Amino acid sequence: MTQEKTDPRILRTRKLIMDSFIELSGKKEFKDITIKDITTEAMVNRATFYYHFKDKYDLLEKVLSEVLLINLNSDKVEQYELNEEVIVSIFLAITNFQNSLSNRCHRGYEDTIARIIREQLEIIFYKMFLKRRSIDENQVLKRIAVMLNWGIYGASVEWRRNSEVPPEEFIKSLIPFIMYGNDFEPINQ
Amino acid sequence: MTQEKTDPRILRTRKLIMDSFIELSGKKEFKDITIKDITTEAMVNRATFYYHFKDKYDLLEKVLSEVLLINLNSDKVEQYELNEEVIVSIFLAITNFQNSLSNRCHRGYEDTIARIIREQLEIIFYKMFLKRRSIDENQVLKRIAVMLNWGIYGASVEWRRNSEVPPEEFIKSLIPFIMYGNDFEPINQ
DNA sequence: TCTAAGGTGTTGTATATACGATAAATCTAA
DNA sequence: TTAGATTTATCGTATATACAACACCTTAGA
Repeated sequence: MTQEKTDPRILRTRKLIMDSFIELSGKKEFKDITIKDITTEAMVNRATFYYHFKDKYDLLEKVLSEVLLINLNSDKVEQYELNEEVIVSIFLAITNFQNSLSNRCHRGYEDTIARIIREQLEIIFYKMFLKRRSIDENQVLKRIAVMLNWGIYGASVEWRRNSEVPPEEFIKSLIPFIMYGNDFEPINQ
Repeated sequence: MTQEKTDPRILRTRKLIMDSFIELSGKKEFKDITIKDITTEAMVNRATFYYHFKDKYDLLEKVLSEVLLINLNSDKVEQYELNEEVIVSIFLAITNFQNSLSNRCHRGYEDTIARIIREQLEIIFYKMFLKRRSIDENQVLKRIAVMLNWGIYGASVEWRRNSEVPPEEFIKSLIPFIMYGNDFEPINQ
């Protein structure tokens, strides 16, 4: 849409910093990573870090958002309606994302991560709703998006707690409710 | 020695440009690579290229010098005397270097490449001579370094022309002459 | 308790890079 | 040959980054 192209130096530097952070996260606990560690790895001055990010937590948020968006393949998602296929792929993206994070020692920041995931989901759902619905329903659409993101995220928590079933199957069993509410017909297969 | 530390931005940008050039050299002929190609790949502005390099040929020279120096493991070489082991490793570096280049489609620039290799060898040999000899012999040492670099390079050309023997064996057969001149004793083994 | 060491966030200034404009050179097709 | 299109190389100006210095905070150890 309004694409005010940003200075390539900014894109390059942000990528350097974010990639370095992801790299370091694989080796150290989050709390043990210093700004100096990150900027050294990124071959960037320490002061430059603060030009782009408020602090370490700000960086964490942005990295998570970005990684999640990439997992969700956002370009394509924006074109889609909220149908069964899309819901499944979103659910898979979340579970994959959390699996990859759990290997990266972000222990102690689950709450932050959860919040960020839900925020992203809310944005995505809201955009999708706007595709099919009138802008007049704005307020209601927002609320539904909120409810849905909490619901989907909760489903992923439940799946992780008790994952005897592959995530595809897990989410598919919930789709009738998501699509048609309480008044659904049971699906066969 | 005098290490006037250079701006990290310069190091970073040069590396980006050089790496991109090497990358592109694997896909295209040298003559078909434009400055725009290089800078686009390097995510750097075209004008920035001219801040660091006079033109494409200047870049070629510097890339070749650098790659060769890395192949030669220059830090270590500088500490060494010019003994059999070092001569062998230098010869292997040259042949490896040329093999890697021939896969990279630098056809038509063999002469340039040859000249650069010889220049680098001359510098290395001269430094080594200075380790053992008096500075008074300066002029003579330079001449010997020149002769030696042409000789070694010529040997590598000969080896490539007729490589029925592994390069180690090839160069080892020449070492007696290099070390002791025409008046050498034949080596056994 | 004090002290030293190391991390955080901020600021002012110097410098490297981005960008658009330009003219000249080189190439291609008509 | 001419005309149009690329590519090259250079310039001035705006901006992002490097760097050193700073105050503040935490932590460890004497």
